Formats: sequence, structure tokens, C-alpha cells
Amino acid sequence: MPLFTSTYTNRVDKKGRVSVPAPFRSTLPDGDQSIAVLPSLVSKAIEGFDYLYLAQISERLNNFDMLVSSGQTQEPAAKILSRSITISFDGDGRIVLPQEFIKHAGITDRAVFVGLGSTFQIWSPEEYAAAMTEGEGA
Amino acid sequence: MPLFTSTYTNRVDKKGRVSVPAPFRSTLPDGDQSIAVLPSLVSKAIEGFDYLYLAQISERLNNFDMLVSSGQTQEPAAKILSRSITISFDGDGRIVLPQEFIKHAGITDRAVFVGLGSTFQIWSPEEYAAAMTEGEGA
DNA sequence: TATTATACCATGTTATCCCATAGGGGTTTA
DNA sequence: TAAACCCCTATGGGATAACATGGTATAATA
Repeated sequence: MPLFTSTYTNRVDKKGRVSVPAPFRSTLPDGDQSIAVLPSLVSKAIEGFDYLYLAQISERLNNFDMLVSSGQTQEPAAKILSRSITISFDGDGRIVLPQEFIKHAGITDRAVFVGLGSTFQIWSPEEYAAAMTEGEGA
Repeated sequence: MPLFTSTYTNRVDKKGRVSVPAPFRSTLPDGDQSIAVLPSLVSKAIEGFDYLYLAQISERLNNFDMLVSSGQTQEPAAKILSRSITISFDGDGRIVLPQEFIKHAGITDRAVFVGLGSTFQIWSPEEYAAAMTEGEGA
């Protein structure tokens, strides 16, 4: 099971490429060359995790119920699964995030990777700083 | 479970390397070659523990909740995970602390390792002396 | 064919590995 | 008893590898 920790700020080049921090890559299961990402449902960030975590989320959905009753696609787990994509690294450990994701997170030329244990987040430096300041009083 | 005791002052060389006291190393679980560290949330010190403790903290954090409800990134567990790094020793039992950590603790050329049972702290000699004097009246 | 995406290569910086030295403690040995 | 020895530890330096990052070339797409 991966353990994403620490915070890294990496550069996004003009082609949209950004290095996934090496410690994040090396915590992935046996030679896994990809991660899953989706725009956060609750913040201006991108959520990320290994693809096995997606399988765990899938287990939360009772798929039989989904087949026989309407409205189930609004379940949080369903929202996550339907919005997630899997991206592979290039040979140098870089990914290209979809424009739509970039836009959602407000990322321009830098991306902050925040380790949260079994998941991580990707923020723009500005939005991340703002989010951290916001929650201080709580 | 590791038991860190006593206090050791070691040299920080110009490359930023510092030996982890041998007694600290030998109390780590079976041949564990790394420790986890983070800038203290409450003092000018660096907190340290064996990295398995990080995994325990990670389990405490329900990442699914984090994906569907805001504010979860302000959880203490999230703060710890996002600030912690795991560092391996080199062949001689030395680690290199990140610049940001060094700065937080005000460390220059010497580091004080303070055993506190299941965790330990790393201080600059000056800050440590000051903190000790402060707490005297209490 | 124009445009975008993917794979491949090149570079500077930083961190990691490996070797060498010195000092201290304890133990063995003459 | 005193000296010699050995091992562990801390510390320094130089060589090597890894990483992030930028660029170029090739393949795919519309």
C-alpha cells in the first residue's frame, strides 16, 4: 500500500508536463507506471492515488443496486469513478494533466504535490497557500 | 517498538549530513534503514520517529471522507502526513535534512538528538538550551 | 498537411554511494 | 599492570547516480 508523504513543488513546462515527485513514484505498487487523478469534488485541487485505490472505491458501490434503481450515479463513489482518469508517466516520470483538470485547479506554471497517506493532491501554489491560511483558525 | 533515550549532539557537515546516534538506529525495527521526520507544529524543533508510525497515522485518516467533504485537509493527521518525509541512512548511518527543516529548527553546524521514548526531537544547541531554560519554572 | 501528443535525448544540479581517517572503549595479551 | 589490539562510531572527501527540467525527433490525429 502506497504511502504518499511530504509536499513538493514542481515546474509545469509549456507543454503541460510535470514531474511526479520521485518519492511518490517509488511508493507505487511494483513498477506501476501510472496514477489515477480526478478534479476534487470539494476543493480547487486535483486528487490522485494509485489505481488499486480506485478498486477499493468501487467496492463501496453496490453495483446491483445501481442496475435496478435510478439516481445512483449521484453517489460520491460513483462521481469519483466516473471522473477519474489513469495517466501514465513518460520515461522520465512526467505526466500531462488534462486541460480541464489544470483549469479546475488554477494551475499555471507550478504544481504542488501534497502527500496525504494513501492519496495525494495537486494544487496551484496560490490556491494551496490560500487553502492553508483559510483553515488555520479551525 | 523503538525506545529512544538520552541526548546526543552531532556535527552537521557542509553537505548537511549528520549521523543519527547509533543507539537510536539500533532501536529501530529489524534492520530498518530509515526514519520519518517533520518540522514540529509547536516548537522550533524537528520531530522524528520510525516510519511505521506514519503508516499508522495514515490509517487513521479516512481518505474517502477527504475526497467527498471539505476541511479534511486541516485534520492533524493530514498536516503531519503532508509535512513528513522518510529519510534513509547512508551506509554510515547519516541522514541529510531538507533545507526547510534545517531552517525551521535554526540548525547550523550542530544538531542535538533528544530521545523521548517512542519519538525523538532534533534541535539546534542554542534553541534547545533556550527551550530548557524556559521550561525551568514550570 | 497542420497540429497535437508521445517518445527520446541532453544538461545542470542535487543527493547518494563508497572509501578513508581519527578517536574512544573495552578486551586481550605479554 | 600496562601496553597493544580491535571494533564501533563519528566525520570528512571525492566519485557516482538520480532527479527535475528543457529541448528535439518521431508518431498519431483530425
